[in-house]
Amino acid sequence: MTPVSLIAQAIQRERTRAKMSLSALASQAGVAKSTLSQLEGGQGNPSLETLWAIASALNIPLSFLFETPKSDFRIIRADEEDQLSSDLSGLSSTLLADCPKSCRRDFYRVYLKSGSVREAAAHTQSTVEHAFICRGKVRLGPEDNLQELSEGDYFRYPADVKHSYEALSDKAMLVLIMENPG
Amino acid sequence: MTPVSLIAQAIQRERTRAKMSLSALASQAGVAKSTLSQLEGGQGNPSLETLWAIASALNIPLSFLFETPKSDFRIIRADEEDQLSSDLSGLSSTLLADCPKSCRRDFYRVYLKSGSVREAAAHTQSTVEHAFICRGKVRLGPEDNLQELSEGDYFRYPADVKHSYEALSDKAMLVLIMENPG
DNA sequence: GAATATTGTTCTGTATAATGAACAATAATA
DNA sequence: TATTATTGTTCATTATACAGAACAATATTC
Repeated sequence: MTPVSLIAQAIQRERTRAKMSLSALASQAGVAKSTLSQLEGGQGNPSLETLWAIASALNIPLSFLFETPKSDFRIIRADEEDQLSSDLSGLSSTLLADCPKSCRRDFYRVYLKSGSVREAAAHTQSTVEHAFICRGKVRLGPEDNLQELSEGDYFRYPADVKHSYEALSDKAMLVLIMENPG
Repeated sequence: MTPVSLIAQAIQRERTRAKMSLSALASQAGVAKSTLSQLEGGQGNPSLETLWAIASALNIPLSFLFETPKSDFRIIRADEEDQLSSDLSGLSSTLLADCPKSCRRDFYRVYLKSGSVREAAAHTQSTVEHAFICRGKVRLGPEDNLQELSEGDYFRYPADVKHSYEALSDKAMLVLIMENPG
């Protein structure tokens, strides 16, 4: 999948979502219709300013044009994390994971529906995923270590192998943290 | 702040993080040194393929180059439209927060019972907390910006001032991420 | 010490992205 | 119906991002 075709899909998706015509978006963004047309056609190689103008006209951050559901998983081996808990009046909290010195952790809210298995391909070295189940039952993890998890469960696993997500209940909601070490 | 200067900073930041020289990155990415040099100097207007090549050589997703200085406050409601949804697979996910350059992020699972307000003193300078509500209703945040949140809601707020947590329902469960700048 | 890489910068030719007009095709007027 | 916008596409020309070489300024080697 070439980056240009990804952008092409993204722009078209966001434009239709915003219910704008190609011409309208072009004039709003201040770029030529032809430019936008070719772009959505998957041709060319847009410049940063062009992309910026389009994203601004769509009223979305530029990064939205680069987020594809499937390509965002990365991998490493995870070490065990210390687990501490503190008990307080009316509040009890458990440390799920403390952060290694310089790593990137992006948060996702994920909804799953039963009946389908979501496969995620392996990504680069040094990525770990953290999953926290908020609602429902879920089976997830790397192929060789699938775990069944219930509400409140926390699971941390290396993602340098293919892994998958599957809802075991009707609907499931979880927080997924993707971690890339520095 | 022009998009080019933002990219300039981002590339330079990521390159030093990866401990690569400008020349090394250029050859690794397959772009001319001059191109990269001008880019980091804040001049020019890079094309998508150029950015893609650089991001690949740095082994990071493209969106990392577009981290815009964001405000500390952000709420994403549970019913807001998913941006990264892929309807086919029965999975839909929403990016709640991407990670700034080098910060520490620790995860806590928190249970709250109604009837008590948990006051938290100010943390160290520029600490930010992310709260994701898994179950129940909660009122939380800094004194001057308390928010009522329901299941699936996400709230980010500065925690270097006094802040509090209170369950509005019988029981509440949430994921709390404490973020300390590197 | 001299010799040799390697650093990042500043040039010029060339490839190409962006433009704007002309275009056919559909939708919206009267 | 004819008329008038508006749709998205395909060409020209122009502007410019890219590559590559030459460059000075450090590092690194012998």
